[in-house]
Amino acid sequence: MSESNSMKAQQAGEGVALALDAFLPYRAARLATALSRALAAQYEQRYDISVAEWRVLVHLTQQTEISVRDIFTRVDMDRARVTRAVKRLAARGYVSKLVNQDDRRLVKLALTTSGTALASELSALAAGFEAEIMAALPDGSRDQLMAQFDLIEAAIDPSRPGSE
Amino acid sequence: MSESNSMKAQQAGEGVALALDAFLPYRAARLATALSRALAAQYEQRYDISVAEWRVLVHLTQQTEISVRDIFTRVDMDRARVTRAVKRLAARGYVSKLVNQDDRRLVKLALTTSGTALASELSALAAGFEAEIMAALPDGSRDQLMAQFDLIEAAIDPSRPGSE
DNA sequence: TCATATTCATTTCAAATGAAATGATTGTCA
DNA sequence: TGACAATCATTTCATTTGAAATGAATATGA
Repeated sequence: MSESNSMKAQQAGEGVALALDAFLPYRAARLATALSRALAAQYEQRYDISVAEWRVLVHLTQQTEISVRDIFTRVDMDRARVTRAVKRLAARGYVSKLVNQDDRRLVKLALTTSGTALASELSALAAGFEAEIMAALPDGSRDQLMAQFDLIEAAIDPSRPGSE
Repeated sequence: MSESNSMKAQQAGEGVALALDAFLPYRAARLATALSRALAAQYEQRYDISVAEWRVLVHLTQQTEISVRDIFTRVDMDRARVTRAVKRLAARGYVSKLVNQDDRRLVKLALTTSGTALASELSALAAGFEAEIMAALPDGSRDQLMAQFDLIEAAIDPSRPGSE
């Protein structure tokens, strides 16, 4: 506001100065933290649930009788983080943890009754949050975004795609 | 692969089971970490530069004679993280750090000669990385994405927009 | 069958993170 | 002018993070 931005490209040897605001990895990171923070603000203190715990909970809504590995391979967290989230959820009675008798290295996770109730509340909250945001975008933006995200992820790691 | 996914929505009290793969905050987070990891893989070990340092470096390419505050308000990092990144960059001779004589609470940051050179290399690398990814998307996707990101960020925090 | 490799979940440990405290400087206003 | 509030960069401290180590169980193959 004070100084006019008269000087701009005084540096930058031979390379073009990269515009951070238009740089995809940076913008994606900024968007992700903004979304995560705003959403977490709606449940973190109210339910005392972390982002990692939230993900585990929601994932168990979709698939149950599942192992720690099943979760962290799909949900973009490392083993340790999932283990910790599950541990805390189990301690609070939201998740049950049994040994899989077919393969006793594996753990068999499932939502308890109260876990199911909590997951429902959180899902509704999350859906509402997302709907509110998407309302600010043109129709069809959501599918468009998802399609673009898919393409980008595929371009980054060609092995991953929808490979299951 | 083993079990057919016959059961699906056995849980989820009254709420609809939230599809994590189509949930914007989750997808944004996944996209961001994938991009960040892939890009960092190209420079982290080669130049021994962290993501935070990279951001500071690139930001100084655009604006110089700038304070720590100027950076962290624009670059989505907290004060401490910027301070640490700057400290390390200064120790390695990439950034100069002077006291602003007009207001001695402020610091005056600038790229050194070697910092400018490094920033140029990194910018070129980053631009190449991004170009490679965008090549997998339809023409115009980039602007479309940026526009959508802007709208989403504005919807989250109406105070922020391009307010400067 | 037995030895070795692999696959799990968990724990350990060092590094990164961020909220709050600190100390230094400047702004405000009585 | 002087007291108090506000702002800045840095540091402190408790927590979070993730890579690697660990221990337990299963798979492999000689």
